[in-house]
Amino acid sequence: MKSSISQLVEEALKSLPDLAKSPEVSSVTATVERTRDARHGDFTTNIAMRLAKSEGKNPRDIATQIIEKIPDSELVDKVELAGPGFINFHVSKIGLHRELARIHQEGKCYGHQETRPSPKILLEFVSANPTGPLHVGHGRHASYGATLGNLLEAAGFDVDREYYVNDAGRQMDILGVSVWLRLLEQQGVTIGFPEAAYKGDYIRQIAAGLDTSGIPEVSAASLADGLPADTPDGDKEAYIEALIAKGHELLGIHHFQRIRKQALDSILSDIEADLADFGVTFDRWFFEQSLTDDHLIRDALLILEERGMLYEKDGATWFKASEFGDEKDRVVVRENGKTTYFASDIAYHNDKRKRGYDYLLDVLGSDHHGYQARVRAGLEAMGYDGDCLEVRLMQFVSLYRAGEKQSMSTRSGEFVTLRQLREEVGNDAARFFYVTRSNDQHLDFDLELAKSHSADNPVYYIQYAHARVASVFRQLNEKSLQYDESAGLENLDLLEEMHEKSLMTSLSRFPEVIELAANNRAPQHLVHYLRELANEFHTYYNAHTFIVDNDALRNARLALITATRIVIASGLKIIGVSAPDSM
RNA sequence: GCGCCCGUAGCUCAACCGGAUAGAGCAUCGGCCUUCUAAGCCGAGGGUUGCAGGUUCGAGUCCUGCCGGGCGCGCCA
Repeated sequence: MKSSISQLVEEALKSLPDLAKSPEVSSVTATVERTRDARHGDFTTNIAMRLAKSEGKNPRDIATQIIEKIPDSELVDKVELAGPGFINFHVSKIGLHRELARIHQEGKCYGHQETRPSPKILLEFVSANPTGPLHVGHGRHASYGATLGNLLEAAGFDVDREYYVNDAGRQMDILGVSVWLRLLEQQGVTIGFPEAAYKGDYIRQIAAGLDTSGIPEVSAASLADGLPADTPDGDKEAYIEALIAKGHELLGIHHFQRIRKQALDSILSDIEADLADFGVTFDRWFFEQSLTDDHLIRDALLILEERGMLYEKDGATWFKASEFGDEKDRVVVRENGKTTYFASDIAYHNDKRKRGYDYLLDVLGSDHHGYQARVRAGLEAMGYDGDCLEVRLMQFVSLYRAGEKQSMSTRSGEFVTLRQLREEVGNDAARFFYVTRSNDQHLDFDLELAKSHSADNPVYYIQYAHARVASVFRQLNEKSLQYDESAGLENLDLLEEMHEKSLMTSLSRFPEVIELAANNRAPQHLVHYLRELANEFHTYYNAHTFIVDNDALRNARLALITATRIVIASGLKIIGVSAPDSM
């Protein structure tokens, strides 16, 4: 509907050659907005005020000129000049009725645009390190990423979802050691458990379920031999390094790797199941280790080398990131010959492009904010347009229990898992709550509050509107009445109540909300819209009876609430929340 | 010290390239069940948008400087 209004403005401008050449005219669509106040009509444009600046003319005069040239349309009742130079449009009943008919016709596809072939988007999110179960912070990434993916698809983008598994590097060794030491404990061999190791209970469970066939037994004496002390103020990193070396020495690389691998597999399958239960799925799980195995890091570094983007200093290999806007150059190969995590990042993003994705959208924790400049520099140095990378930073979730902030450290083991949260507040409430806030806002999650107030959670308010529509149709059945959709759509003229008009107006906004939320990567727009829509419905429900004796009016009203049900179900689906028929 | 993000009602938060009188929920107060689910509706109070300047027809939104909070600033991942 908005695009129809934009078209009217564009046509008017075409017949005003003096104005049409202004650069402002190229973005007419962007100037057409919904009004905030119903007295200003339904749509408004500030194009005249924008033109006034470049043309040096009075905005009201320009607006008058434009209004005269706006073609007649049955979608619009009147066009008027208002305030300093706004052009306001009042949508006609015909316009609203057509939109309502479209909702019935298109059903769950209403508001969804047809998929365009390009750009192909790769959306990466969660990508939590596989060193423990997901916690409540990851839940936010999961909800936001999944909803964003749905929004982008609804807006017509071709999008794939990917999880990057950090299965390489030192943290995997620490994980392996943690499991190994718990295994030894279970065999009666105890040693001071390292400060720097993973302490969660899940480590014990993995150790208990380990396939230990062929793994050498180790005595406490051989384990303790030559180990540095792990005092609170001592070097806990040195202690765990020594234990990793011990693991390699006493078990042999092969068996140590086997423990590591089993721990990784166990944690990863837990993460995958947890996310799937949460309604969050991925098209691909990409393993960091495969970058090495498939020589992708080597290839990426070769490209950089050929382009003269690398140099040697202090025994390491550096990438000239500062030539591409990063604050300093970055090491890609360490003095010890190992590539850095950043080298993996470059290779990974290069691979994303090589796999055919034009646009790379990463959802990352806010502690990764330096990452964008670095990876962008890497992409540019390899010859890509840096604008193909977009990073959305997710602010932290602070968890409160009984008013006290909880630790969220995976290593300490004192964290609340996403699974616990889901069990306490339910998937629907969790999915919904997580995307109610903008991604750049900190989120305080009070568990007690979420539990005790779960009945007041706005998600139920919206679901209730959906259930109420279903309930009305059950009542209709009990009264042995039939709903005649085509009769309803033919009699929309009978919907003359103020509540009916504003409900129709809200419904017609749905496609615009999807587009807005997708373009701004802002699921909260959809959340707020659905709340407003539910409010319109509940108000209407209280003010008027739908099952009336007059057949024509009854069918028209049922057609209206059916459309409401369709839009609510469709919106909730995007957020990943169920739309129940009864509550 | 440098960089990024945030600061809006008692609390938690919205506010679409800058737009008309800054909006919701919770909490507080007052009404509405003999009628399709009261998990609902209607109404009231509540604001110098952290502070001070600037840009312009117009600033919560953009710029500058302060104040307060978060997160970064590794040859860790």
